[in-house]
Amino acid sequence: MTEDWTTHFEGLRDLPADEQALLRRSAHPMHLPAGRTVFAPGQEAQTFFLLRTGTVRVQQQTETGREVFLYRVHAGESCILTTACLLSAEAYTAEAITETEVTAVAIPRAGFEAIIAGSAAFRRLVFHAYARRIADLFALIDDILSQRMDVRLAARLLALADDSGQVQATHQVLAHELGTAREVITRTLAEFHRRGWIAQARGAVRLADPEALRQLARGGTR
Amino acid sequence: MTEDWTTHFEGLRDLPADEQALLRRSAHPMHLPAGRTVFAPGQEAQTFFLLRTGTVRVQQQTETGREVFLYRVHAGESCILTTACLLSAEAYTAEAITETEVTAVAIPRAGFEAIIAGSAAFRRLVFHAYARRIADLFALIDDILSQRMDVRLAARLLALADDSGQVQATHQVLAHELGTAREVITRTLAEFHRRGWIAQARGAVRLADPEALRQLARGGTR
DNA sequence: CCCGGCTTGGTGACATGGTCACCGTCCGGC
DNA sequence: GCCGGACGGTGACCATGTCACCAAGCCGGG
Repeated sequence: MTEDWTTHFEGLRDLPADEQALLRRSAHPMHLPAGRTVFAPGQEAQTFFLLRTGTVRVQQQTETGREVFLYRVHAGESCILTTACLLSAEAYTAEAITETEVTAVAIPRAGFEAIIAGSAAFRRLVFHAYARRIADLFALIDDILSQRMDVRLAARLLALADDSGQVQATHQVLAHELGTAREVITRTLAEFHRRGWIAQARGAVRLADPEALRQLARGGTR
Repeated sequence: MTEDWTTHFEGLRDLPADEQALLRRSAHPMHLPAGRTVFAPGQEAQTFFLLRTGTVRVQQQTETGREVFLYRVHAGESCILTTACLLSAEAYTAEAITETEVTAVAIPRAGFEAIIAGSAAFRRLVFHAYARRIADLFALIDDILSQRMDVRLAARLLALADDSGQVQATHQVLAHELGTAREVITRTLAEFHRRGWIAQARGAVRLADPEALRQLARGGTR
């Protein structure tokens, strides 16, 4: 249980021994099943997470009841919204849900504050993720405003595909990820199919010509 | 020059005296004319800013040459992108331009790191702004995806209007702020005019019926 | 004062995307 | 085998973005 997990995270490996020890004292391992709510709007952040395996989806509940997909936290990453809320003592404005089984390292608020205060290297690690995610959000806004839907869908299919070129997702899920409507996904996938780029099955898409999709995704300026 | 500017910022007033002193040692006042570039993509962040007067526009240059307006920094605020870049030692991905004459307090990197490390209250101050801005970005994405343009334009006109209900901005500028095309602004303003909500002049809009605009902006769900 | 060029705003035609309404099909549970 | 819900397909229509122009105001030079 108190194994040396710090070596699993790039950037933590290089910390001075005393800071690693500080981390290990505060942290404890965590395990969540798929589909579990990690945090919800209105809650106060109590714990900092570093994801070891699995993925977590972060989305915004709008006033109108819509859900807007914001980003996905992968293994090795932390959630910037948690960082922001922990450090500002504000409540969450979005919700996070585990997409798969998840293992993580949890650091309670007090320990997190202590490490942030004490370790310049840890600060850099956390805020490096922070800066990257903000750049991602900027890129997302840019994407939404200036890319055609077929380009965005092609890119997303490539990102979601497993090794064998399979994407396990319904049209509804893809629509949600891109912030659009199911009908638009259906139409666009139909067009991809007509061109022989994909094969469709219920709840899944097989990429028949990933190169063509890549080219669309790359060349895609409006 | 070394006046006690810390009392000008809410949240700094309540710092312990020694932390205020630390701040005053590191910081120095700054003055910029309108239209000056504060930072540009690719630059490394060297200085932290707290804005005292004026406004700064932050926008993203896309690969396609488009400019996407992201947010505006007002008096009393800091720029989260600067915070992120300072703490992560990464280069800026966006650019910032003064919209008006600007006075600010500048804290060089080393001093900023020291204060972040030493003062929990200062951390809270900085990251409070941080969390709020992230929530703003989330709200912006939500807005782009699910609000009609007339609703968004009404809200923006109200936000940009001065005390006498005047908005000094060309259609092009409004379009840029909302990430849309000038023609769309022209059409929407024409509709507002037809309804008697605004009066138009070259380079300016006068809000004739702010209440109607407010109602549209408030009631605005698609 | 007039000219010419630039900025600003107006407009129609068309492509894309979002919404709505409705249907058929598939799948799992009973 | 039946049924209800999830999934996918489709046409009509509206909102928005893009393109191609044009007209009117503004401004500086001559």
